[in-house]
Amino acid sequence: MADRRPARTAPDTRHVSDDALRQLVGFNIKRAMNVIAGDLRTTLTPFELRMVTYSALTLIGDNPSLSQAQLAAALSVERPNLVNVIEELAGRGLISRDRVPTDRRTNALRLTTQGARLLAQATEAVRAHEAQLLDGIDPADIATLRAVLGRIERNGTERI
Amino acid sequence: MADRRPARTAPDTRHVSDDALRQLVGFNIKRAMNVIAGDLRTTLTPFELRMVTYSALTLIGDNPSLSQAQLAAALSVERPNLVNVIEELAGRGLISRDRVPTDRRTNALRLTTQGARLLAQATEAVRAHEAQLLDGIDPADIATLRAVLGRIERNGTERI
DNA sequence: TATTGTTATACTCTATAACTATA
DNA sequence: TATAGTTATAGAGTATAACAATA
Repeated sequence: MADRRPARTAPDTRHVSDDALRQLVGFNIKRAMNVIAGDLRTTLTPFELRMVTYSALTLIGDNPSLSQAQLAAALSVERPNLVNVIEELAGRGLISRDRVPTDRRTNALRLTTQGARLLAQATEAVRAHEAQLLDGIDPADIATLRAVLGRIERNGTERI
Repeated sequence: MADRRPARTAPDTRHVSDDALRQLVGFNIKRAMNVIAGDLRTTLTPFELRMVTYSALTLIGDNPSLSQAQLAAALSVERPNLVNVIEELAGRGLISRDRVPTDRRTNALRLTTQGARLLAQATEAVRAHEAQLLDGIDPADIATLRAVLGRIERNGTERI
């Protein structure tokens, strides 16, 4: 009779319970966020944008002549972390960065025509990506999701 | 009449609109996650735990003799990133890490008595922290939140 | 030939201190 | 004295390649 040896070792597929972690709403939010961030990265790659550069473009588009300090506050990031982001977007010709005559410390950030066009294209892709993630979910439940997330944000004690 | 010069420059408090970003569910989830992560960090600091060490302890407690590879999969992190986490928890005497006789490649991870006690204390604090974040929210809406987050997670295409 | 745990490495994100120029 | 933008730096978190031991 022939040898019957396991030619290889199967990966350990025994079921692992994460029920205790799943009881925590924060854990479920983190897992959903991981999935969203991964998908969004893929969605933005063709535009050579990251989450932070896309968010910055959106805020600059909505608030022309925004300063970097204002943008940092709106994005909840520290000012130094924004310098390279701004440098990247300006270097690609997507935003202009003009010194303000009345306060020569500050930069007025604005979308260029090219930046506005790229933002419009990226936004269309992001909206489509969101629609896919939310596919099959009752719009009323999505409204509830928004309301609950907003309430959690306000209930938090950390300055973010 | 006295000089009236602005002694200092007030920070730029002009209102910045983030309405466009707020339309994206992903952005709202990210903001809520930032608040939760910040609060959770504060909650876990007295126990000298981080989110990943707390999650690891919880999973080990629920799945005694878990291997590092299984734990990494359950936490959605790569195996190399778990080595220092395990080293930290074992070094503090919170978990044991025993070679398995039937497969001497793998480690069987278990909570020590001390680890189980710390986990119980930390879990109590985390639950209280969650209750504060969810204060005033209709339990039915929280159930909807869980359901929608789970659906988003399953709708995602990225391997997480 | 494949898996476990590990080492080394690198890249991103984020936070703080301190500098300059401006106010 | 304080703010805007910047530089330098450090710490997390995360990802890949490759190794020795083991299956």
